Amino acid sequence: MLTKAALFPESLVSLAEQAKALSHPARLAIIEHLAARDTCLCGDLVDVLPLAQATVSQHLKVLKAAGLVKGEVDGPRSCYCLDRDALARLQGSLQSFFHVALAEAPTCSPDADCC
Amino acid sequence: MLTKAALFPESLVSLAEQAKALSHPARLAIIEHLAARDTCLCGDLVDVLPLAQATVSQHLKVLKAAGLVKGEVDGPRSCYCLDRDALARLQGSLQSFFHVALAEAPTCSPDADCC
DNA sequence: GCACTCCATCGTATAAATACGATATGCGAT
DNA sequence: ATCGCATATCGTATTTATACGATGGAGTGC
Repeated sequence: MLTKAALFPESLVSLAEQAKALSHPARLAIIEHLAARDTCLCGDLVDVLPLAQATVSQHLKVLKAAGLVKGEVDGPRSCYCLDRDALARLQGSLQSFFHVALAEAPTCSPDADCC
Repeated sequence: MLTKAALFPESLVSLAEQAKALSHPARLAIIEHLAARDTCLCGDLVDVLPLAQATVSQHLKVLKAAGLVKGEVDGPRSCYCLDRDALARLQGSLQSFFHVALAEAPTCSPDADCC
């Protein structure tokens, strides 16, 4: 992009990045599936998801880059599991973002002169 | 896209869509700024953000499409304000998503055979 | 060794997101 | 009616995301 995007505060940039990791149903599904097995599941994700193996692998890469998922190369197969700590941190960041956003004024009072 | 994306559960698709609305620093900044004024602010967002007017307008459109922001066309200028109800709902959805994801197993036990 | 499985990566095609200038529109003021 | 301001939208360029087939490498089992 031709952007001056570097001009946003770091906190927002990084929150936006993590939100982006959550912005695809396949990735949400992956997180849910990984969460469902207490033992970390491998690439049978491919069986569960309506996507080609290469595509699933790519989504996993995104999640790994976002730090939400950890992957270990156990022998012939790869093993992924949630980084629950990271997930919890993200939850916290979102939480405080929402907290700020929802803090004040009760939904643009009806008697306001605009909304 | 060439996608079979319609095959994901509706809940995930819609959560992903809303997450996407949060996946850009400019949009997060807009939300924060709207939240800061108790009375709803207009397009001085353009002054605050490092972006052209057209771009800001486009981001506002995205937020409006996601239902997070309401806009009223008050006279010559437009007026935007947060839809705090919608924001709260999104917060709830994310919350329960995280709740599920973080529910079980304590971070891949170290003695597991993979992670 | 060879065949097989599992998976990551490459190459590539297509679509969506992002950004901006230019233009159009709506409204108040003159 | 005309001008000017605040915005939305159009057209367009560029970047990024998404997806898949094909290829390659790492391990296992024969």
